Amino acid sequence: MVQILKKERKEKIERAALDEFMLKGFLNASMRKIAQNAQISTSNLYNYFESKEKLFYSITDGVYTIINTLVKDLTRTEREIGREIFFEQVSNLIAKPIMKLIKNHREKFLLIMEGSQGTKYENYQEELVIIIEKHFTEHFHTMENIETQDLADTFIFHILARNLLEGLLEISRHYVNDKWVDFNVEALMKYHVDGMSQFFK
Amino acid sequence: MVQILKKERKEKIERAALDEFMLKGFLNASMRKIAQNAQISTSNLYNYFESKEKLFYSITDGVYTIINTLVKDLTRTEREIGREIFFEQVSNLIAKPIMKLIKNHREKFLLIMEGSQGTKYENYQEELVIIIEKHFTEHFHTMENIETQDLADTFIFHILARNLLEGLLEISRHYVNDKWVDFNVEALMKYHVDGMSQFFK
Amino acid sequence: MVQILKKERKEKIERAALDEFMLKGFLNASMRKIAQNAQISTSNLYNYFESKEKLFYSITDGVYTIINTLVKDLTRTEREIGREIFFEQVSNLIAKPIMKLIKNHREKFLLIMEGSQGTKYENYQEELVIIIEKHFTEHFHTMENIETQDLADTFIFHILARNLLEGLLEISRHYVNDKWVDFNVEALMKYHVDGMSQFFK
Amino acid sequence: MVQILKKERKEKIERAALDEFMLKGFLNASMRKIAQNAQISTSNLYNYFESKEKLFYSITDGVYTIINTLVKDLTRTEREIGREIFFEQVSNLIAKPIMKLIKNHREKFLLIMEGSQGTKYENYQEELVIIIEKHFTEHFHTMENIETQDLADTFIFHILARNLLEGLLEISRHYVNDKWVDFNVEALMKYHVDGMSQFFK
DNA sequence: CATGAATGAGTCTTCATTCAT
DNA sequence: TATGAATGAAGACTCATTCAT
Repeated sequence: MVQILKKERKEKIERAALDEFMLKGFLNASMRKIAQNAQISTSNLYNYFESKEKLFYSITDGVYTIINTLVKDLTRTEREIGREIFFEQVSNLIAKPIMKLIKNHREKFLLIMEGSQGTKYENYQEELVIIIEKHFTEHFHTMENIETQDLADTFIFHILARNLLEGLLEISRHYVNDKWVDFNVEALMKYHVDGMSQFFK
Repeated sequence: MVQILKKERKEKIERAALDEFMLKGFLNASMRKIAQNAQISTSNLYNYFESKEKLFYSITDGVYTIINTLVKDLTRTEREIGREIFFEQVSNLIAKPIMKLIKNHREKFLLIMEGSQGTKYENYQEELVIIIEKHFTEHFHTMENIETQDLADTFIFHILARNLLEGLLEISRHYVNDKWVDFNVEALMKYHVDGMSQFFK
Repeated sequence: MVQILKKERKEKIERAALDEFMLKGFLNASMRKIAQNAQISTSNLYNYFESKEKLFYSITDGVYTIINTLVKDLTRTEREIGREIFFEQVSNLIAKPIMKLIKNHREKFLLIMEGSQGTKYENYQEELVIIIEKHFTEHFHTMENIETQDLADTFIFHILARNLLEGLLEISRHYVNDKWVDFNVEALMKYHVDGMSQFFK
Repeated sequence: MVQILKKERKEKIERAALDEFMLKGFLNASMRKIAQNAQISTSNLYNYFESKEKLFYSITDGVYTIINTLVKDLTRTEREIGREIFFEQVSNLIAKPIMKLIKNHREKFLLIMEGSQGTKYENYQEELVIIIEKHFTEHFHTMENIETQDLADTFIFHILARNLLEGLLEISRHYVNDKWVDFNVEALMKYHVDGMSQFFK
């Protein structure tokens, strides 16, 4: 009974914190306001979370792990699938986990990506872009295409990587419903996959 | 003592302010730190700029006007050029002014787009995205293509509009040299122009 | 350590605040000095009262309500009593509540009247003067006396209204003891009642 | 030429200062705003007046002297005129100089009386009240009237003294024209002279 | 005479955090 | 577990005044 109450309260705090963090970002979020919205005293808040940072990580770490795992899975997947089947399998093997992430965790995904200034995640967006970029360039390095080899050193892949991520964030920001997410993630990925395929005559 | 000329000192302040604003954003920028970095007392700072807001606008207003003019010019240009020649003229009429903006004012451009929360520019990025999106959809509405008509109402154009802008921001963020800017802006615009042309069989 | 009870400390703050407000007026009162005089840190002061204004109103609102009620009661009373008995009943029905106000709340009465510049009470003194003036002129309008009718439009009633209020403030300022208050309020009111009766030959 | 310019500028400063002091009082008046309203730099203001206090006294000292002289004259006058002719001569010997003061110097008179907190005049209003009170009581001490002797120790004379002064201030505050001043000062003084005469059966 | 530059002390207020109860 | 009390540091900004030019 008491245990359950505690758990509920903790969740209430986390809900209030998520709202505040998303509204103001980590740096401008106020512990006082979080406590108020969770209907507890500010000092009691510190019985549940020992600092603003810990509270932030308590909220975001789970989704951070999910994203991280997803990225690693994609990397592994990509290595396993050969070049020929790439375009066909993209949808199933890559797009689906991303859709799932957005459908289930879009708020925290956005928070990590956009509201984490002042935390250890503040550069994570850029890191992800670089990882994605690496996928692009590595993939093109496997091609025997001169033009592609040149392109591989080009900043355009960095931009496209950011575009892909930014597109996913934009979908998360304007979430309508699950079906809408599926449609737009697919459209976005198809756009970039097709777009990049033009680099091969 | 050593009376530093007013103009030099004012520029020193603006330099320190630009650095601080870019690092922390308008809201989290500290007048105290700006003063410290400009090596003057906080109260003296207020002899040069009467408030944090005025200081911010003093730095950004010029570039804001440039961007605004550029956007209006592009809109007018687009109306004047016919559909057929559109793709060919994109480079000269649209890409060039953008390159110039980035080459000359990338820092302030980024500041207006990314660090302006709390100022009158805080929604400007979104406004620009919507303007660009409108260009895309209007353009496609002039086509007699059923598939396109359907797409015109789709969120994908919103994403692509944001991608275009975000790509320009990314180029600004990672500025290498002027030639590099020219190359990448052109590549980015070509990518999206070609990419969208696929929507017409 | 020695944990002083909340109520005692709050009262200590209010005492310090009342002193400071009376000495300097709302506008020039310093939260820092109030905190110092209450022997707490300035920031702790804000745990008890969320702003200078709130602190001021916490001190004055009660007495403001008392004054307001008193004024309304007097207005009602005056309408009920007829003209002939007016002068005789003044003492009991009007003077007594005023004496009570001064005996119990002279400091806050003075603060509202004299030290409230910058608060919502800053015009209250003038409002009261006008209310009193209206009582005077209305009363004289009920008389069938030509000379009086002329006087009713005269500024002298405004002065006398202010004099009455100012007399009460002076009694409050120089408070000696309760009996002294009774004596002087009565003398003051008698003086003005008799004085004004001379306007009727 | 230069001399004339200087004089004009000094007068312009004093005009701006009077406005600011009357609006905000000495303590809250801003040297910066005075300089702005006088259209000179703040630092140049200090070439004309070496401090806020000196500026205040430069404006008020003249009128302070006038008031002081007036009070001394009245005291002398009162001693010279006998008891019997007192009431008749009040108008000519006492009221007239007061009217003149209000007609010529009402603003500075009000400033000294009401806006001088923080200066050496901050208690002058109370001092004047006490002087006037003394006149009243001394006058009544010359009477051979038992009841009066008792009254002489009473606070009512203090109140009436303040009422008289406050009435003059109220006339100054609401100044309409010179004739209006004459009428109301006379009415006010008559009211109190008559009123006090009632203390002698 | 005129002024821009400079400053230290002050204004109210918010902050994340700690601690005794 | 819960909370009122406490604080030092920091936030933007204003102030009267001084000084070099």
